[in-house]
Amino acid sequence: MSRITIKDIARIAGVSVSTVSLVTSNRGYVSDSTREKIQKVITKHNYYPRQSARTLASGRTGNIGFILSDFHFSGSEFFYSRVFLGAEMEARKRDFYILLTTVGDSFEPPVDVPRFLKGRDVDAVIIAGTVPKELIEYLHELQLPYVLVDFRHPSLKSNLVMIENYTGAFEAVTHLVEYGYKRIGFVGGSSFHSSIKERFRGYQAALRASGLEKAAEDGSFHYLIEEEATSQIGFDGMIDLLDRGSNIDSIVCGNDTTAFGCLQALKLRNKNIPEDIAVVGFDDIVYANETDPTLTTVHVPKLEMGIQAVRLIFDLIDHPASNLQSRIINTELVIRESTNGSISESGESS
Amino acid sequence: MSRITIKDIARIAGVSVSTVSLVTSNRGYVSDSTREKIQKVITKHNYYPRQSARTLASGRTGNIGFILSDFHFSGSEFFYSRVFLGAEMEARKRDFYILLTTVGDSFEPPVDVPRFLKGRDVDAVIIAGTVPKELIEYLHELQLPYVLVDFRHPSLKSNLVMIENYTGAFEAVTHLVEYGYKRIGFVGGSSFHSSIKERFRGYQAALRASGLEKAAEDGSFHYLIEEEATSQIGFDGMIDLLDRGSNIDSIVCGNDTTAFGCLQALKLRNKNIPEDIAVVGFDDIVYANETDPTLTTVHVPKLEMGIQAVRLIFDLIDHPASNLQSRIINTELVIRESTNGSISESGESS
DNA sequence: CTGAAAGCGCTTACAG
DNA sequence: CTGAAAGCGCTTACAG
Repeated sequence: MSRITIKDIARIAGVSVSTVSLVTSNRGYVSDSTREKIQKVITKHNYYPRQSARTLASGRTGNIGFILSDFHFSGSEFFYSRVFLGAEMEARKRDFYILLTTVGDSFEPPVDVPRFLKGRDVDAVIIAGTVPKELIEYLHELQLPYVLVDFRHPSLKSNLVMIENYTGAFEAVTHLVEYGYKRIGFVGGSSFHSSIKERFRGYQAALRASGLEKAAEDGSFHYLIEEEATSQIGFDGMIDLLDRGSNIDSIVCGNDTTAFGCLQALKLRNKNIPEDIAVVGFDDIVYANETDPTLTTVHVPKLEMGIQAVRLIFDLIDHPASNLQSRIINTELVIRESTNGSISESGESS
Repeated sequence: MSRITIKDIARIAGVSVSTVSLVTSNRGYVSDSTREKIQKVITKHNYYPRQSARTLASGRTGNIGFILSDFHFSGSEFFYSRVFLGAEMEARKRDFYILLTTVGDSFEPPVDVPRFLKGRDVDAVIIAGTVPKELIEYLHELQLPYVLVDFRHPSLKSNLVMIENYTGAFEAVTHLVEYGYKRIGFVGGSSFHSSIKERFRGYQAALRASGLEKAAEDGSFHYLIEEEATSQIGFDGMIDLLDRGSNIDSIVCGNDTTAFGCLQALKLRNKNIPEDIAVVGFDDIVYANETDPTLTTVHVPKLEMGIQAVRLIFDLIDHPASNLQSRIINTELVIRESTNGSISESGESS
């Protein structure tokens, strides 16, 4: 019982193979009556074209590559797996598959080249988060459409889907200022990641805008380290800031994971949150609403990032000559207990 | 600049296309000298066969489908995304791609059939976690090799990768008994999920084995609900058990997410953990080590589950006639603060 | 151990 | 608007 092919459909419908192809691929002109007749046969026999044959004949694969660093996938899965989910949902609308792969810290062709690039098994590539810049350069030279999500190469012009990191952090600080906090610190890991950098800049700008130059400029308010943004860093950073005597009354964190470490450190030191020290995260991953106290944070619509990345990819595929694009995803401050003691406790989960 | 093909390699190496194919696919007999000569040309020109051509010619796709419920992917991503990662790592070893897709709560062919099944774009399928049983039945009829991970169809015989749910829960209870707890409750959502059911059975068996029949049999010690295992369920269940006056001194939870809800409820009711009530989770997701107190739980090696699933798939592909297999993954109890007050607080993260 | 040739199931100019 | 035919880049019996 071999599977039904386009030939069978053509024979049964009494038309040529070419015409069936025109119908299944939804291109070219086919009379309504012919189209209908063919469509009926296709539905009846549950025909579905083989992707491999299409790819071989057309040169288009119908696949999008999705590259993530090992760390992001196994560590920060809470963030990027949702970006991936959004991408997957959007890709499905046009019958594209997403091929996921991870890359390590270093990138040396040809060994580290993702297999779907070697085999040219994708029409375009999405890169999410931090990756070695050599990989981006490699992609660039490949002439394959690609978009960077939540990351940028310092010198290369690329299609981008970015978060309003600057504005998000700005609003976080403004919120603290409105609540009367004045000695606002910053803890962040992985400051080589462009997003964290932007957040720090937004933080500084907001402080200056509020006349709090001291916190903005004084290094004793900041703990920045060139490592992945783990909760360990938040813990270490918080302890460090407390011990350095900058006497902060609140803290903005590079992301939620870092903020979790801050919460732990504050509990260890018997600080009340938010009375002694208020805490703000960034990302709004699921667990931000499960900590004790729950975490005020900057919400990032992760699904939307994946969706926009795929839409941008489709744009590039459909219009190869189009200009570079940047799509900026808005953030939204979510106020919870870690900055607002008056929010009543509840068992609600997201 | 069109890409290099097998023909080019053959021409340059001075051999036939067939021989090159024998080398790239690593099958059949080729003399060492010929093989070496061809390999050199391949390396020099960075040749990599096109998957689509291979698939079309051979009938093998080199892809494995991975099906996950929408809920599991977007909600319990902490668990199954690691299973996926393990599968991806293992698949890569044999140059297979994994095509991920999600399915909803209901399954009605042909609309809900994953596209990679319609298009026969996969050689085998992994199903992780709960899915509609109609989907499993559909796969069964398709004659496509498949393995179920952490789930089973009530009546269908399938290849399985399962967790030691029963034993894991048994050990969790035994641990509590050893620490002197006697009135041990159970909170679990989604008891239609076979894993949670097994855990409950292991819990009951351990109680009986310890002479604690009362807790095992008495419904006032249990909160079981036919819903997805969210933290909300843990919260509601804990409150319910406290109010029902079964006077429990400890609780075993269907999974970690549920346990997080229990922790919240206990805090709301000003119970000390573990002095008043000890809490044990199941799964050991990353955040089990970030809660306050950190969560004692049954560690499940998630990467290993994905790896074993793919190895089982390869077995099925290589030996189509092989018998059904079940691979059982061992668990390990991880003792943290929620059952052991003496563990010192620290900022360590996993 | 190696080569010639058919064939996998589509798409795509090109005619008509 | 529709059809005949070439061709995409491999694998696979089949000979030798």
